[in-house]
Amino acid sequence: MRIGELAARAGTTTRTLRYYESRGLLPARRGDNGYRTYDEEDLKLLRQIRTLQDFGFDLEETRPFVECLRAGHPEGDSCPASLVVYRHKLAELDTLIEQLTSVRGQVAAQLARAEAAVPGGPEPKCELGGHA
Amino acid sequence: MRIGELAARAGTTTRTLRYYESRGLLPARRGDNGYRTYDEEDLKLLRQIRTLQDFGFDLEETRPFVECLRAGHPEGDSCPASLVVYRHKLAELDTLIEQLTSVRGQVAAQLARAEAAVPGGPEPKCELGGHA
DNA sequence: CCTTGCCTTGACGTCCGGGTCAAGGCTTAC
DNA sequence: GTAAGCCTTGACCCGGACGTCAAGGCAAGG
Repeated sequence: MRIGELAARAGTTTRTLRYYESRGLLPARRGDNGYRTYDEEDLKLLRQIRTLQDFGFDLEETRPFVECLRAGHPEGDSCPASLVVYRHKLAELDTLIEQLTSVRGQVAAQLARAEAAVPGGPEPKCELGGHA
Repeated sequence: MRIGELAARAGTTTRTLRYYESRGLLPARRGDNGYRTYDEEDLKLLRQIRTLQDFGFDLEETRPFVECLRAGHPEGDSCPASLVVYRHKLAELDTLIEQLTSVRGQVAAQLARAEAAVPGGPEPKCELGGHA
């Protein structure tokens, strides 16, 4: 399988695959003509990367999962190093969600306070002051 | 007041102030020597920007607040345009928090599943299989 | 006068995950 | 043979909010 086919089958682009290779994440064998050659295993690795990326993992954070699969384990998270990343990500998410929730509350409070002063409220039912 | 002092009093850097000026957000008057000159009002505007930035607002999103203050209003959010930004930010935060919470759940589920297979669990009390 | 420290502009670097050419080689089908 | 469609590398572009020089002007103190 060449780069275009792999990209298509994984729903990504050739540029992305070359980028992964440049990061040492998904190296490719080369054919006699210099073309990159991939197999089904690479597709599996790539899908693992993409899944984690969709979850918001950094590229670097997907590395343990890929190496785990490459080491012959059935799943990318069959290795302790992957679990460490999972836990780290969970903690990161918790912190982030907490912060965002806090900010959300503060912004909501500011909005409520400001709306009391400026009648340009949520809905244009401005028939309290002027009757026309 | 010159740029260094303003930066120090607002807890930011001169580079940041020049950047804001380049964006047209916080223009400065100039003294005879070409030095930027600021007053207490600018400090107020700057603090407004910084507060919103800390909340995660884009620079552009702070513009209505700054213009509101510059128009003579007591607060940066005393204008309808600012309220629009508040509401937009709230919606954005809600969406984001929702997504992150969903991801958090999925990651937690993956972790739980993987931990069942790999005994390298949260704490090293591995005295279930081997007794030594 | 000299040093130190603040100021000026301009320009390039950073981080991240790629997108978008450009110029040329290979392959495949007709 | 030739055109289309794949592949190669290299190099620059994106956004956001600045950081980090570089090279030089200006001000204040001794």
